[in-house]
Amino acid sequence: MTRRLTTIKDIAKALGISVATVSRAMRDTYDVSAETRKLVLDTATKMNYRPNFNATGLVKSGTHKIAVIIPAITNYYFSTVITGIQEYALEHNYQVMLYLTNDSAYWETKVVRELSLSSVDGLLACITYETTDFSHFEELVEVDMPLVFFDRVPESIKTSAVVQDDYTGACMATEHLIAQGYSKIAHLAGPRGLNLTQQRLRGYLDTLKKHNLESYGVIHSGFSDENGREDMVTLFDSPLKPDAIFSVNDRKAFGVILWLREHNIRVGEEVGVIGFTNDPTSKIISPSLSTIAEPAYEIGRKSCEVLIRHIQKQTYPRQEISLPTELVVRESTRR
Amino acid sequence: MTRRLTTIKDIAKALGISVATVSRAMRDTYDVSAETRKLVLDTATKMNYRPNFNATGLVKSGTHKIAVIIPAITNYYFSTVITGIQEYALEHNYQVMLYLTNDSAYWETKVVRELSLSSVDGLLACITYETTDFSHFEELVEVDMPLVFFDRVPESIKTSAVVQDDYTGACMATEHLIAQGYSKIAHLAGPRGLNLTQQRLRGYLDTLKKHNLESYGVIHSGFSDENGREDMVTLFDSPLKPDAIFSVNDRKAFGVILWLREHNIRVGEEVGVIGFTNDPTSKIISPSLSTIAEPAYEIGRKSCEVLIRHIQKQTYPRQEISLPTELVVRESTRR
DNA sequence: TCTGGTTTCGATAACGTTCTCGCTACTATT
DNA sequence: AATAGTAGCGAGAACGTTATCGAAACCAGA
Repeated sequence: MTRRLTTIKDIAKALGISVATVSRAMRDTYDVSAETRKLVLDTATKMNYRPNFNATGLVKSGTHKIAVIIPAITNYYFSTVITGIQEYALEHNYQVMLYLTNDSAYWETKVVRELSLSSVDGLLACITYETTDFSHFEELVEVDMPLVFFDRVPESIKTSAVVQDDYTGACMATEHLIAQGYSKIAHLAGPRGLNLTQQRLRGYLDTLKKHNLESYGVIHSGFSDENGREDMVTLFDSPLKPDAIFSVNDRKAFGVILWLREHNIRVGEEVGVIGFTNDPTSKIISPSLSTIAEPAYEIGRKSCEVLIRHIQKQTYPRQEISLPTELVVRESTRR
Repeated sequence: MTRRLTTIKDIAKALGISVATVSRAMRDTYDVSAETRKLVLDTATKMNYRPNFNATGLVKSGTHKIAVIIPAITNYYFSTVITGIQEYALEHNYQVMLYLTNDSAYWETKVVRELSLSSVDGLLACITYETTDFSHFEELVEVDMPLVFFDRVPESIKTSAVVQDDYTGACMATEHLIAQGYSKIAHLAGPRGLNLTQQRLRGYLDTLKKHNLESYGVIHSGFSDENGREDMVTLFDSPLKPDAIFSVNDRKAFGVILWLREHNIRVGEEVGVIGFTNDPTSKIISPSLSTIAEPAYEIGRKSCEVLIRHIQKQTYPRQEISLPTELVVRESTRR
């Protein structure tokens, strides 16, 4: 009825030795003879022994678990980041606990607050675009819980962070549009307050200024393709119609392309479109979408690496890592 | 230096009562007066107390954690299933540990074998398409570890399973093609051995037979769009060219559509294409892809529900649940 | 033979909870 | 007034592991 697992005690009893010896034999070989060690290991596998992490965690106050808190995983970027996190974690014998906030600040605070501090060694977080109050995270740093943010990072709270180079990426996108001969460029920005929307907006504006160009509109909204469509309506409702769109991300750019197609406006020739992410769908959509490729997988691995270093050494200094992006030219910016 | 969390003992000392009373006050109100209970709860929040799951897990041999083992999360179906799992789990106070196998049987066995049995209450698994030896899962059922499979289930091992109705879905897809006037239908199947490729293949073949039609080819390969392209090459290399393609999934169908477009074959009019999944990209690709919609989110929720029932009642009978699919007609099957 | 130093092991106390008793004090019943 | 019952609480064991300390056994050197 109740699952009865073999414990270290059972092995000790079976071999007629003490639990202490078994425990020692299990991990490092010091203080235990080679033969008893082998004996213990053999009977352990024979009895199908699995260590009880609750017990080890209790005494060594360190579970080998990290929590990942992320708005969603149903898009290319996030799911790829998680994949990177997961792989690095598993390679280093850490296990990943997944928490989805669904971009709701309520759920985020709830999850973080209820998270049993004793059940994870550290936290990897990407905030929702609603979050403005970060006290739930601040409580964590107060008790010295290792915490690193990725992609979306709150500026007020001083911990390590791993992001892509949003500013330079935005500059590259805008430069590319200008180089292709577009001059009336609008920007579909992300939700206000997010570091990444600010950086990408700044890159866009700075590049325009550098070339003495005026902005043809900046609209803040969400990340979905539906948001892209909606923004196009308001954008093309004005007398000053842009001849190019720089979208804060690919999904929104998909909406832009679909809208343009529906209105028989030739994408590329008449209106150029560039996104940000390099979602696989950008190759599939027609015309294919030019974009700024984000190193999502590497961001996952790197942020996990930084977190584990923080866990293993309290003195590991705070990191602010920015990974390079890359321009990918496709049909949507070809005249 | 070492994170020192407030324990139940600290609260007891602060209030001058015993740990037992604090422990009781923490959970249910029985055997403790309302006022002490309130007192305990207040000082608990005041001292920022968080329960130590290692300790509770140790004594009650039950962590509130479930493990999810899945080939990947970088596609619509899997990421949506995980979302469903995650939401149901969180609603019922269970936490999710994520393990990615990357469709490698080696990693799958490794992960399952190294999984500390004591650190999770149950397992939710979707096998890789490589897995043929299921002994690592059988070892789990031997020690009565609750285990339920979803989507891809091994037939040899008798546990609960939650899937979409692959057979009926394939019938619907084939019926639809026939109703649209296509008669030379080929099937791009999934990897051999997987239950879902068998079911979808069987649905396709049975429906053809029902209408006295011949198969215009069945090719087994992987799930990617690249696989779809490759299969089209071999398919159109033969003298018997099909006029419709039923793909085992959407991603592969995307490859088919791209290939057809590149070869100037009009999708829909000349060659009909239907997929399986209802990936959001199927709306974005042009022409848009007809498909069989899978209830991915519900599969996640349902399989999690079944697992938790198994965890909470050992006598809960084995379930084999099959959720309905739905035909979604778009441009790729319109003549 | 005695001393001192290894090597190998065992007893036992932790870790933070929950659980099983049992004890007190109060209330209700006769 | 005596007894039974109950509400509220505390003492201590248990969960499976690691860490600390010390004991035995052996060996070498004197």
